[in-house]
Amino acid sequence: MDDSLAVRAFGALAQDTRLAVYRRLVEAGPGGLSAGAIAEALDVPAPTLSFHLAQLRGAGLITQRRDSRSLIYAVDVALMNTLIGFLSDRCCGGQPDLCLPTPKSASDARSRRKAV
Amino acid sequence: MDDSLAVRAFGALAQDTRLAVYRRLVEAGPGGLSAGAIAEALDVPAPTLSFHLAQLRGAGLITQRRDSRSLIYAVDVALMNTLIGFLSDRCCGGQPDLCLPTPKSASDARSRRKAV
DNA sequence: CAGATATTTCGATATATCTGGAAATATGAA
DNA sequence: TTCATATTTCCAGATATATCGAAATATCTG
Repeated sequence: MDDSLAVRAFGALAQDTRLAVYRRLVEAGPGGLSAGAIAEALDVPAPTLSFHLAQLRGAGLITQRRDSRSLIYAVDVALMNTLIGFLSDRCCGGQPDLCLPTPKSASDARSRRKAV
Repeated sequence: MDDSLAVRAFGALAQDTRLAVYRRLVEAGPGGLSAGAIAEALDVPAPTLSFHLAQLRGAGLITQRRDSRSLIYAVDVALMNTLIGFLSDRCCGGQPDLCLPTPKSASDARSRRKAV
């Protein structure tokens, strides 16, 4: 993953409304949600939401598809996982033990790093 | 993890220089690096770097300690892991299988989600 | 203390982002 | 077609962020 793509992705998540939208879409999964449904759920004016959806989409975090009059947005699971790997990439150089999420489970950090 | 803390953290990572600094510190691990060492490595003017280090610190992503005349910055591994968990929290609602990092390894996403 | 080193704070300018009303576009229904 | 629904694009003002020279602060050394 390119650094500038990561900067765009993190930038897209660095805003209250957008983070809330993204989290709803992560929870919704591949089925996604219509713009209207998101606007209603989060009580955001349509133009404002449209702007934020475009930002998330520009960063590659979500996809768009049309279903009749509605536009459905859905999380891009692959990029989500890439970003997760990017955050801890090469963590602690030669001593990966220092990067463990919790003292008890070592497999988390190890498998995550491999997946990048 | 509070949403606004996540917004601050992602915002801190949403800038080229800061992301580069953070990634150096992640690689350096708990030992950290001095401001001067980072400035030299990334070729950033001292005031500019100082501003960005303050942003990362304000977001809780890095810590600061003094060692003689130098200030040493180091990654906060706990917040790094919290952020990682936050990204995929509740992913795909009832069907976590849809969130797998890769088709072959199911344990990654599962253990990650538990750790949040 | 005086001088040298390491880093920050100040300040001014430049650039980017957020917001939402009004108008435009796309689709479906009568 | 004409009307209704769903969503976007346009726009302008308000707010926030990035940059870095100059000056200030902290710490070590002699």
